[in-house]
Amino acid sequence: MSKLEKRADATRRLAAHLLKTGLSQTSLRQLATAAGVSDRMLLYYFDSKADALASALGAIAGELTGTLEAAIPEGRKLPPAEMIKATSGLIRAPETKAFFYLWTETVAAAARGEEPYRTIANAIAEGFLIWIESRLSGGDTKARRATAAMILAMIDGLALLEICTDEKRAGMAAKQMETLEHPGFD
Amino acid sequence: MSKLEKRADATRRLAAHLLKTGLSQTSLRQLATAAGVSDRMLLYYFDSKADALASALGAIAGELTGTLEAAIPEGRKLPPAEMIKATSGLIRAPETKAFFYLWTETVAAAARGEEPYRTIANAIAEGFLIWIESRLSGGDTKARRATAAMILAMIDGLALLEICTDEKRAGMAAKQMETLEHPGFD
DNA sequence: TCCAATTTGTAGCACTTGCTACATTTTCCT
DNA sequence: AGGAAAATGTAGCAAGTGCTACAAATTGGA
Repeated sequence: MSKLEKRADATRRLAAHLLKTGLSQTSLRQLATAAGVSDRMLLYYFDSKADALASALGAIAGELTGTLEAAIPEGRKLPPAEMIKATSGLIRAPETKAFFYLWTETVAAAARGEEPYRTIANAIAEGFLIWIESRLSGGDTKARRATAAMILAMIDGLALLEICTDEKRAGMAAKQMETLEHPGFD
Repeated sequence: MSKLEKRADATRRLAAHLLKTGLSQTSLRQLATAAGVSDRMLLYYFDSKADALASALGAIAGELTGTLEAAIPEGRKLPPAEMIKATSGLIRAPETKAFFYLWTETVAAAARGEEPYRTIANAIAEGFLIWIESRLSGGDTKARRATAAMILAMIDGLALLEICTDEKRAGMAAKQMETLEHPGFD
């Protein structure tokens, strides 16, 4: 295996580690153990700890993009209410729940100004917004853009609510969101 | 000054420090400097670093409660749309913006499972939910409860969106939220 | 005034952090 | 086979972490 292949391999293992444990165990030595190499070698494959984390989070973001694409293909357009239902459902789906939990932690870390989280969070958010906006039906361009931002905020908010209260309360909030009506989107 | 008074004084200084710098500079020595005492004395006034942080965050939460009470007194009832407008406005108001930013960081830290943030975040969220619910007009008890959870999620989501994109985008989302219609709340 | 309790400073411990210097082994090309 | 380059292990550094042992100073009550 070349250095690049080992880097890719380590990235995959790190991604799995992050999805399983979140961002609470991300010291260099912990990451190295998760990747199955020595800390010395981890810094041989990656420029720094931040580089390793960015690589792993990037890989996860890429995989998520694929999952989202499969869930709602580009061609399919949904009105806002259904989009809220679909996306808030993703938070609770077993196969994507870990993604969203990690995503929330990443934004959380970004809130504290830590790199590389800030950069990564920004990139993923932009990707999300484009994904939502391109699948919204009805309304004009401006309304879709604003609605996409609104829906992303709702999703993130649901994840946060689940963290600081409980799953049931977040479920109530999600259900209530589905009852909302969106004037301007016939 | 007695030990208790000094503890109270340190709490006030710590609260100011947290509001100004967020949660990124919370090592024992940094907190001690902010409180104007030695780290040795900080641990004399408080049982531990976590105790000091909990005390400061608690004080801030208490102050926020007062501010919210002043903004919308208990007697005044608002329909959901206006409540969303009022609360999302609080995020952008200069005198409460720092509160909400710190609040988001606290939930963020709670997301990583760190104490005392988890406990504090839960307490503040419950307080928030009660505050919103008790000021909602229309609908039945169950709908108000669900709507309060929804609105808290929206507010948190807006704060996160502002962190990982920009202020303008969050503003768009907030404005869009105000256009929503809430069936069941005549 | 004297003694005990409270308060405070000095110094440091044991540990974790990200990262690196250095030496050695392995690989690969000619 | 030989030599350069790549790969890897060993060991450790300097800084920072929360916290504490110990002794000195200060205070307040009798």
